[in-house]
Amino acid sequence: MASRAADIAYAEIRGLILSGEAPPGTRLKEEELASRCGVSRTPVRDALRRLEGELFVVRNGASRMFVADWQAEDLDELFALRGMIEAHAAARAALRIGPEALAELEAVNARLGEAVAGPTPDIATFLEANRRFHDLVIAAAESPRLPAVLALLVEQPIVRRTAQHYGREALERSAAEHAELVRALAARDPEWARGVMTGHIRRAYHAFVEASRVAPARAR
Amino acid sequence: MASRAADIAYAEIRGLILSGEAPPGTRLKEEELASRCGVSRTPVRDALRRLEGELFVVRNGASRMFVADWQAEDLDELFALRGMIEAHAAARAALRIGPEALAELEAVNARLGEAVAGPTPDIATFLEANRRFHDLVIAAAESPRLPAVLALLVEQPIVRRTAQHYGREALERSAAEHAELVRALAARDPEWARGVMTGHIRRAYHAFVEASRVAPARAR
DNA sequence: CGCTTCGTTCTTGTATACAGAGGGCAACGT
DNA sequence: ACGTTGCCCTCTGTATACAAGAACGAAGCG
Repeated sequence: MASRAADIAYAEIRGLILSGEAPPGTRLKEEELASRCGVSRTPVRDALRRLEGELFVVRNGASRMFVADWQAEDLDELFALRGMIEAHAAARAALRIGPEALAELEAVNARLGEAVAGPTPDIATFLEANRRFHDLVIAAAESPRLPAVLALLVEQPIVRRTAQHYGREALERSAAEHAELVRALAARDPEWARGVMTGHIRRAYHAFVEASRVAPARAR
Repeated sequence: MASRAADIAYAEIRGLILSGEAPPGTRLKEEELASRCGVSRTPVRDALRRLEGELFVVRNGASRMFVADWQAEDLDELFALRGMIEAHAAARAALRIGPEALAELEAVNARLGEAVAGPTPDIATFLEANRRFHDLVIAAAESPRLPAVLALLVEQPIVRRTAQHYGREALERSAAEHAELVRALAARDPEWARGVMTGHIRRAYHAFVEASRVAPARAR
């Protein structure tokens, strides 16, 4: 752990943004956040710098901080970049992954499969297992830049909204795609892995577009 | 300008790293840097957070900061990622660039061409114009994530070492490739632009490998 | 002679105090 | 009535003081 108070502040502010409690455009005042987290302004500033680097917050010319408006962004572009990078990671992982990592991937995906198997899918468990699965693939790619790059590209609110609009068959298909990716990795076939991941992200994109169409983003 | 002292510290420390004065693995002590920059520890900490986000510095488990060792990284991977993203940016720019941006690209590349035309190429001007050229392409792509993503991927020391090992014909070829990219953008042909940029980065990769072979990285 | 353990010291994390800059509001002039 | 200008106030940037944690060294024990 890097520190104590700074991490508390980071987690707290990040939570505020991801939970939607601080919607895009919200003004973030250091003192306010400091008192909310029960720490001083110094660790809050630290946290804001990190969040700024991750594009969770943006600063007005006069260095005033606001919650970034990711909804205004070009989602097609965001998914295209993410698909490209994650597909690359999958291809790279196919050439480097070891048996223990493969076993963990299978275990995580089994958990994911159980979460979506019942009559009422457990979305929270799905999201957690999904995140873990993708993180494991990234780790297996063994490229120190990849985690940092993807951190800029994967917006958890988008993943969440996408998953919440998945029907059970879509959730199961997601699990099946993960399973196929595991097979591709086990076969050490980079192009197979790349193809599966590309389709996986692309499907998520269309699911998100569908979700946005049904429930327009923050209708005004 | 975001601030005064924090930017001074950021530029100073970044300069230390990029100039090679602080080689990879160098321990970075806050107080030391503070006195060196003539500022307090607070803006130095700010600068270090930013540099950490950009992977210029890494922290030991106990949060001690060191200059990141980019030489130890998989350069093939670094160039592959950069090529993929910049090619994507070029393709996207082809669909969005306006006449004034095109004109500026031509002007910058003309400056670059002049810098490498003489009997003794002006590497400094080449590097500056090259950087500006690529930045303009990124800006023309109009994707808010791209600059941040590429900041993680483009290591100036690598660009510098690559350019310094370019012969004059290679420098001129670089200018020619830029010119072809401008043509592709003017034609609004994304795949042409993508192809040119892919080859451009790929050639830079091989030039860097060649440079590393001739002058092994910091021979011990 | 080597390993472990304790203490000192150096460095970073945190809090607070102060100053400067920018924005908002009001009042005045046109 | 609207624009402009000036003042005030809030917020951020910076500096400094203090505390806590970790690494290094020394000394004692096996």
